[in-house]
Amino acid sequence: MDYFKRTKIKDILQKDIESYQDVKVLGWVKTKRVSKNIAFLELNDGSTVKNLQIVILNPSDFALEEINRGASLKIKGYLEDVPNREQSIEMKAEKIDIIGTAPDNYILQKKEHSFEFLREIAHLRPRTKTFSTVNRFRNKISYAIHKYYQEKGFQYIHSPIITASDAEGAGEMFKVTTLDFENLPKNDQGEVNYQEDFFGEQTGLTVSGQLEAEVMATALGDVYTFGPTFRAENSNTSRHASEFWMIEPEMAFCNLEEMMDLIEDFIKYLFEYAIEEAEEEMEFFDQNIEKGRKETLQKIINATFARITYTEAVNILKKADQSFEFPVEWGMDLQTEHERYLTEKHFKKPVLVTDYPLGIKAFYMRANDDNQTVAAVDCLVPEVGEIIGGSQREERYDVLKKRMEEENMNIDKYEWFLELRKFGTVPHSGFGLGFERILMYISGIKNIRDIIPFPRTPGNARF
RNA sequence: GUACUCAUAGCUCAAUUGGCAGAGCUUCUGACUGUUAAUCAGAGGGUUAAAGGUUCAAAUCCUUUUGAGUACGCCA
Repeated sequence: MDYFKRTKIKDILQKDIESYQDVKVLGWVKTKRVSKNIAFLELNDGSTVKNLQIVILNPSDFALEEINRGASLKIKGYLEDVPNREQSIEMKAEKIDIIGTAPDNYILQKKEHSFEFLREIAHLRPRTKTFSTVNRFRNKISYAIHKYYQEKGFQYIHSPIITASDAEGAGEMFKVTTLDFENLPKNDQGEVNYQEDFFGEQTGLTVSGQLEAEVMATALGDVYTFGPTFRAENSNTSRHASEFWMIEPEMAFCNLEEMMDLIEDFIKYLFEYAIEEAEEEMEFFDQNIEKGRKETLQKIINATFARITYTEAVNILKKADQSFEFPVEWGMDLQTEHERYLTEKHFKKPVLVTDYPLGIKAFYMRANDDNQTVAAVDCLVPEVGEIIGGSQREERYDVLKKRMEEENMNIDKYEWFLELRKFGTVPHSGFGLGFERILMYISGIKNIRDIIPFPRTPGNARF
């Protein structure tokens, strides 16, 4: 079989090969340079951003006019070291099979395209250098996430995609239903009767796997989820997507302070992994996306994250020698401009802000002794903003129930969640890390639509 | 959802502010070359996003629609 006998271009370029003779490669043509007595092709197979140069010493023997940029080829030949050229190894072609031709209206040109244009051709953009690099990078960091938690003894759990519980405060849900919109069943009050729906109640796509992660943490100890998350918010920003991937660790017997140590360690681990294990990708980002990205990451690895309370943050902002569009008052949520000031101007590094006012945070966050604040933490980073939101959870049955009643929640629906606090309750903590946001931060890519292969944003679900 | 900005050749952009729609790249043809975003010469390519209005004259001004970008809100 050709598939298993071919050699990956990455291995060839690293000279990780058994023989220089009878080598077979499969890939796509990036450029073609033809003259009477010699021709060159550059072939890419997705294993690396680099191309393999194919040398054709007798161009008239090959149907080169049919081989255009974008065509897929199978090439047999032998390899040769070429010490004094741009590439150190290249392939002399002996046999070329055209698997698929590419007409001359192939839209990807041999030049730079704008990110906005490439978003409109999401089916072809993975073939560009930037996006193939982004996707290889995404793969490597996904692996790093599993590696980190597995090595720490966390268990990977699968929280449901379809859920009846709205993790309050996390955002609007997409509805999941099999009801006939043209003929909705109504109850006596004239409202839609969800009892007749598929699940017998109103359901939606998950906005967070946290509640289920808490269930699993109270059985398995340390767990994490890593999966898609959906928010139906009409958000139009460079850092929001309607479908994104989130990592949610949940740890039994863990308090806020201990979790913050994990957050800092985890983020630094990912940075180090990127620099060491995704060398090619980081080099590409450093050269083509943001100069100095690697150095910035290295500085953060060596730095200690700032840790302040919300109250301290408010005091810093009040003393700031800068005017803000929105006022800073204790009890109000921090605005993006405030967060940016803290992380970009004041500390110039990631900041962990804790102990937010009770009134602006979700019901499940543990109330502090002052009864004014909760044991919450947000991790802010320059440029991207909030990449982590987490908290120690309220483990006291009565306190949680009272809080839920105050928020007019349907206690019956969350009885199972409350029962975790009834039987062998433990202090526990967890957080959510936006996968795309950490990828953006490490790579320097400025728009979330360019770090996920098929972005879903309001008005856009093509491809 | 709100505010602002933008939409001109396949792509990236000009058009001296209301006065003959143009360049580079891509593509095609030819020449030449161990080339490497090859090079050189030539050719092709347009309902200026759509609809309407003002004007002797609109890519340019006005209205509406559509799409995009940025900022904000919501959050990860």
